[in-house]
Amino acid sequence: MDRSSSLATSPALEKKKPRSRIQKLKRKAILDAALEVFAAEGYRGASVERIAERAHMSKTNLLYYFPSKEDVYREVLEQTVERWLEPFEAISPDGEPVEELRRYITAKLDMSAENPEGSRLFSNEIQRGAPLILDFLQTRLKTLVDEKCAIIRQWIDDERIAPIDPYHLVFTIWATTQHYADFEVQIEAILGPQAGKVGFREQTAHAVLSIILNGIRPVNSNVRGSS
Amino acid sequence: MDRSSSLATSPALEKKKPRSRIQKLKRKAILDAALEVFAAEGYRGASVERIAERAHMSKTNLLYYFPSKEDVYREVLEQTVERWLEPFEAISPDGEPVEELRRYITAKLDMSAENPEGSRLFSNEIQRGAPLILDFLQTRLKTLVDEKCAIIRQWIDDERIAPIDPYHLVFTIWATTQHYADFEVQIEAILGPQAGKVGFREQTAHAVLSIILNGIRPVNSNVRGSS
DNA sequence: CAAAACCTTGACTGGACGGTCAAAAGTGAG
DNA sequence: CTCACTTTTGACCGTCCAGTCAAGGTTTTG
Repeated sequence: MDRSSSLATSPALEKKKPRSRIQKLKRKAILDAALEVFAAEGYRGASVERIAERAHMSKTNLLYYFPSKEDVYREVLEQTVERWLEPFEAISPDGEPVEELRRYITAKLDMSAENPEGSRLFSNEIQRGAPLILDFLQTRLKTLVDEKCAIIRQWIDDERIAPIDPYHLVFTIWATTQHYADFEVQIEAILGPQAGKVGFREQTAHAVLSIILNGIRPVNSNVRGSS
Repeated sequence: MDRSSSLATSPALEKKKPRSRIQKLKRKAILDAALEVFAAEGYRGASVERIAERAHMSKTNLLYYFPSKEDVYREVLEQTVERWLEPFEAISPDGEPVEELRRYITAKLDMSAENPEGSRLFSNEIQRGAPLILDFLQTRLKTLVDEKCAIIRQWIDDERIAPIDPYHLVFTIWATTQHYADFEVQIEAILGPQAGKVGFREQTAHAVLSIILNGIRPVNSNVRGSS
């Protein structure tokens, strides 16, 4: 009842899940391999063969555990999204605004650094037009974002942060944090080898936090938008 | 000598270009169609057939004008990147820092709104590991970014903007501006139909500019990064 | 040990797709 | 009209790939 399917399209046939020990192991191996391959090659570019290879089994064997390529994809995407949402859900109306946002941004930057594949997988899905998670975006995600934006709105009304459209603030945070995973290649090309170095994550976090958190500080002398 | 190939890998065979009137027309039709299809489906997902269809010609006919799918892709990518760079190149050391950046950000946001396909095409290329433009990123783009970052560094030294790593500032700008094109589907899913409305672009620009420009204002009471 | 259930595999099918080819259709100069 | 040329087309090839199938191997369980 727990791991069922939050992105499910066909809630009809609930497959029973008396997963044997070996099934759990193999399914996990497949999902791990799938994440890497899908993230690197995209949905179309990834082949079942490649995933199977990376999971140390034959293609036929993989298809014994999952009915189709799309099913593998759906499940790995679902896991990723779930994990991605956690720190966002954790934003609390009771905390200190800047502190809450700092924690969220930091968490997302960490995730991008530690699990760039997940970020790229999601990114890819969206760029294809979100064929599998559009419904999820319009329902559960929208609700969640609305909820968190209401909190931010309240902070603004209380003059605890600058009056910036909460939705755009969220988008800005998503944009920057995702960027470091999705455009890793470009960043490395420009910064050279230093990009992988130890201090880099801290440096990145510092810069991003400086810009965004400074950008929402409650100030009197506010920068006006163009018009 | 002009439209040759800035991303070229094989500078060897320079094809002569006494393009007839009809050739120019057809090639343009193909490139326009290709941009749309590649942006929507990705390189692997796009088929020559689909591109030809959208350009109102047969697949064979398309392949008469371009030797291969990759050649079409390369050319459309090249055009896109070229266009993308212009406003960045325009950043001048002589202008007022905040004004220069405002202009750049605004220009990029406009491009994202008017030509999201270009943004998605580029994004897709990077996420595949930049197979065709890695070299370009490491050479020409890197040089250009280094150059512009030196300008920003100077602004910082002159205390005209806050001391934020120029590279990360550039990445943040790229991230946010690209986001509105690349994640359009997600944004629309969350904001509902209002996302397409008239005021939306201005609203977006205002919010993004507020955050980033405020974030780099030269202030005494600076927000410190986590550590 | 033996039957049943579960797991694994190689060979195969059908469809999509990039690209070739040779021949037809159009175009224009003399 | 004729000849050389460019453009357009349908038929075709080889390859890749998701998914099926039937048969054999391995575990589990009584």
